[in-house]
Amino acid sequence: MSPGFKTTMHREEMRQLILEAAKSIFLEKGFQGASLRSIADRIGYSAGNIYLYFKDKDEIFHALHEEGFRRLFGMMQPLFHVSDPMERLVAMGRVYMEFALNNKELYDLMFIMEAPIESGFDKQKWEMGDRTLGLLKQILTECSEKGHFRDMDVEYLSFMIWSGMHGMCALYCRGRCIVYEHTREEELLKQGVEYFIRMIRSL
Amino acid sequence: MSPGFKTTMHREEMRQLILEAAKSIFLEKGFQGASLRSIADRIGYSAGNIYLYFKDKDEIFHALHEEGFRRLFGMMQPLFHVSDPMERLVAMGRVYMEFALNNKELYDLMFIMEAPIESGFDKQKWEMGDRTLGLLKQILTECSEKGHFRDMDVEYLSFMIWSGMHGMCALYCRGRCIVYEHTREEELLKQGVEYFIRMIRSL
DNA sequence: TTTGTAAATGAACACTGTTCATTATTTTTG
DNA sequence: CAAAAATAATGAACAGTGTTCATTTACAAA
Repeated sequence: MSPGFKTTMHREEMRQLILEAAKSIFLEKGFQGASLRSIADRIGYSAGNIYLYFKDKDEIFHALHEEGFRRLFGMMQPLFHVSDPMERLVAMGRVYMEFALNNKELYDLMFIMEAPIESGFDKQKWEMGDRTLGLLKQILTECSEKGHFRDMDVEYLSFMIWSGMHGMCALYCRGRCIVYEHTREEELLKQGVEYFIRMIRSL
Repeated sequence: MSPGFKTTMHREEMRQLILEAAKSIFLEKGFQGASLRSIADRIGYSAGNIYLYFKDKDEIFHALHEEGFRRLFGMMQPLFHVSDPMERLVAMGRVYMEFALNNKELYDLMFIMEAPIESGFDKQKWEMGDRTLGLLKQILTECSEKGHFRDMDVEYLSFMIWSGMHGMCALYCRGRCIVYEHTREEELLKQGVEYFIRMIRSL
């Protein structure tokens, strides 16, 4: 076993260790509130040491970003067993909402947080995100072929539908559902997505 | 003129001065990126001095938050001249989108940024926000009375519609429209809102 | 002009992300 | 096994942050 390989193994383990600690602290304090020193403390290392495994805090962000999209895409697998495209679309919406509810901070990180995404949109890091969006577009194309969404462009339609789902999740993640004082957040989202589905069906 | 009064006048002027500087720097660097020292520098004062006029950075945030909602509600005034409730709803959607496009960072601050909103939802500061949401609900109630949106609860319906608009604005503000590489952001939003309106009309 | 008060300052504190020379620990080699 | 080379980890340092506070400045009233 070459020394290089052994070293690589250790590097990968260490990266994973850091990533797990980082995620758990992001969950508690958010991205900005999670200091590198607190992450390092949790795994019993010094802050400086992290920089041997990640270029900077943003690279940790991106790694979790990727993991989130892998998870989301993974949750979409059961959709391939739904034959009717419209039902598949509806199922996709529910899965999306479920993901956001069960992975609040991860969802936030993927779709809301501003990090160095603007600077240098790295195509490779969005692979899973692209594939998920591609899945939506493909479903919509199939829906079109079955006579739904007449005279609508799949590009714009997919954006509108994604936005509809994202809007609810985003208001939830950033605590703006609070303006509906007398309704529980979960109830709001549950009913919201049902109404949205009903609206799409009527289109 | 009592000394107390003169002082009060000065306080208000100073607060406004700080607020304007803060807003212009928030526009440039975002809320987190805008340091109090840079705000103070711009108006030729020391950082510590700001604390004589605002409790902390969050209070500046909240003041701008309020201003945003005043502006948004102000832009909604022409709606009162639209008699048909469904057309008023459509017009409201367009105004909302226009506000987000023309006041990107302010929109971000109002609906996306996480600041001490969670801690102690101050009812008074949301007055204009509440009134705007109230306006939406009222329009939807009138729509209901005219036979639209049958069997739908105004509470959930308003949330779904707001979310639909917000989703597009939020993806825009946080640079996630970039995944649509071959479509200009403005075109995406413009068409997106048209599709959304069409969907609501079909409901 | 002196006094009292409000306004503004700048140094300090504890924190942040990040860098780097130094030290400790492994691993490879003679 | 011991010496040498390579890697891993550290902790101090830097420039930055929001915030506090004793001190100084400016100005109105007596």
